[in-house]
Amino acid sequence: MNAALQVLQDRGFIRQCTGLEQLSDLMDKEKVTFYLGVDPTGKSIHIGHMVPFFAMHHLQLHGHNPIALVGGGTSLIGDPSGKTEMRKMLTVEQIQENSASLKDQLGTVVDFSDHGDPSKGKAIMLNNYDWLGPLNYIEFLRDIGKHFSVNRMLTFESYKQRLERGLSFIEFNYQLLQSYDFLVLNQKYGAKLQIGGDDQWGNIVSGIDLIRKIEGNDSYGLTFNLITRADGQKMGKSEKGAVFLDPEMFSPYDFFQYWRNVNDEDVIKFMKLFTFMSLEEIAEYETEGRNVNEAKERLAYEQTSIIHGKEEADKALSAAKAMFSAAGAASTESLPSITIERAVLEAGIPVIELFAMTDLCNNNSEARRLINQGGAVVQEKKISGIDVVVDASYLDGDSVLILRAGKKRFFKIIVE
RNA sequence: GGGGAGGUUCCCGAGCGGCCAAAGGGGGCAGACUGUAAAUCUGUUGGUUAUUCCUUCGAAGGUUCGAAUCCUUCUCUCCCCA
Repeated sequence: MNAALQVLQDRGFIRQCTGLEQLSDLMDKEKVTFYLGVDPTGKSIHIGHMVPFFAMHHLQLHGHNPIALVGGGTSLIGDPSGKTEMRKMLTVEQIQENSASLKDQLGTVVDFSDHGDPSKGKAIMLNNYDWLGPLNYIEFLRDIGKHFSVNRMLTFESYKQRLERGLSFIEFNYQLLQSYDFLVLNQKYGAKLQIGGDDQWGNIVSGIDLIRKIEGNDSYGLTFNLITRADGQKMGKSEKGAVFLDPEMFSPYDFFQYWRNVNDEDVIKFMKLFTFMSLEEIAEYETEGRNVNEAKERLAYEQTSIIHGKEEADKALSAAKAMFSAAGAASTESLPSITIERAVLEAGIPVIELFAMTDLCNNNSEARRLINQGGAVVQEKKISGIDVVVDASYLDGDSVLILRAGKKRFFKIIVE
C-alpha cells in the first residue's frame, strides 16, 4: 500500500475507502490534492473534531496537498448526519466570526504556511460560501439537482434515522451542497480525494458520483473511525463541558488533565491518533508491565504541546505533578486564582464564603454541601464543618492559600 | 387546510387541585475503594439571611383560601389525513 495510506492504516484512522487499491496507486504516482470540510458552528472546535485533521497532517507530511474547507455556506444549512435533531441555524455574521478563529486552531496540526519544503504538501484554506453564496437556485436545480435521485438519497443511513424524527427540506439539501463542494474543488483545484469522519460517508459518495456524472473523472473518498471512549462517552466531552482548543474556553491545565485521565484502554489508541509520536515509540508503552500512568502522562504532554505549545505543556505537567505528588504544592503557578487583602483574611472568613468566592463552588449552597460532605480542604487541612472560620493562621507564613475541592480541583487565593 | 398528541428542574421522564422544590433514571458533585483510571457501593444535586423566605413545571392572563395540575388566549414541537 501507499506509504501515506499505510501510516493512516497503522495508526487506526481508516474506516472505509471507496477504492483503496486505486487510491493507493494514484497516491504513489502523484501528489494528490485532498479536502476535508469543517463547519464553523462554534467559536472553537473541540478535540472530537480533530481526528481528520491529524490524518490530514500525516498526508501532508507525505507530500499531498490539503485543502481545509470551511463550511461558511453549508453551515447556514446544517448537516443532519449523525444528528438526531435539527441544528440551530447560525447567522452569517456568527459564521464569519467562527471561521476566523478556526484557521489558528487548525494551524497547530496542519501547516498552512509557505514552508517551501518540496517534500511536504502545500495546505490552503477555502470557504465554500464563496461559491455557495452566489448560487442561483434555478440553475443549481437544473445543473446539479437533476443528478440526484431522491429514492437513493432516502436509502442513506443518515437520512433514514432522521425520517423517524423528522427532517426538514433545508437539511435534506445538505448532501447536494457538499457534493457540489467536491465538484467545485475538483474542477478548480484538482481535488481528487475527500476525507472525513465516517458519518460523512454518504455525502462523500454522492460527491464522487456527481463528479463522475459531470466530469467523467474518478475521485475517491476515505473515512475515519469515529472515535469513542472506552466508557462510551463521546470523545471530547468532559465534566467541564466540551474539550475546546481555545485556551480561553478550556484551560491548558484542564486540557492536560483531560488526557491524563483517559481510560486505560484508550491510551495507546489515542497516542496513535492524537500525537505525532512514532509507532515504535508508542509500542514501548504497550509492553507488558509498563505503568499505564506513564503512558497517560506522555499522551497528555504530547497532545498539550501540539495544541497549546511546549511551554504550556511544561507548565501543565509540572503543575499536575506538584498537585498530585505527596503534599508538595511546589508549583502552583498555573492554578486559577483570586486575590484578597490581608486584612480581610486576618479578620477571618467563614469557609462557606471562602469557597463560594472561588470557581470551586458556584454559590453558598454548593460550598455548604462540599464542606458537609468532607470534600473541602484548605492548605491540606480538612475542613471539619461549616462553622470553621479561615484566618491568617492558615497561611503558615506563606502568602497564598491553596484550596481543594475533592481530590482534583484546586484553587489559589493570593493574599496581599 | 383538517384531526390528534405534547412542551415539567442539566438531560430523559413521572406527576394531573393541597402531603410538590416536584417520583424514577441518566449526568454532575462529594465520600469509601484505588493508580489523578475503570467498575462498584453510599450520600447529595433550584437559590437563600438554612428548620425562614424567594424563584421554578412553554408564555400571558383567569378561576380558587390554595395551581405544574382547572379555564382562556398565544406560542413552539411531533404524529396522522389532504
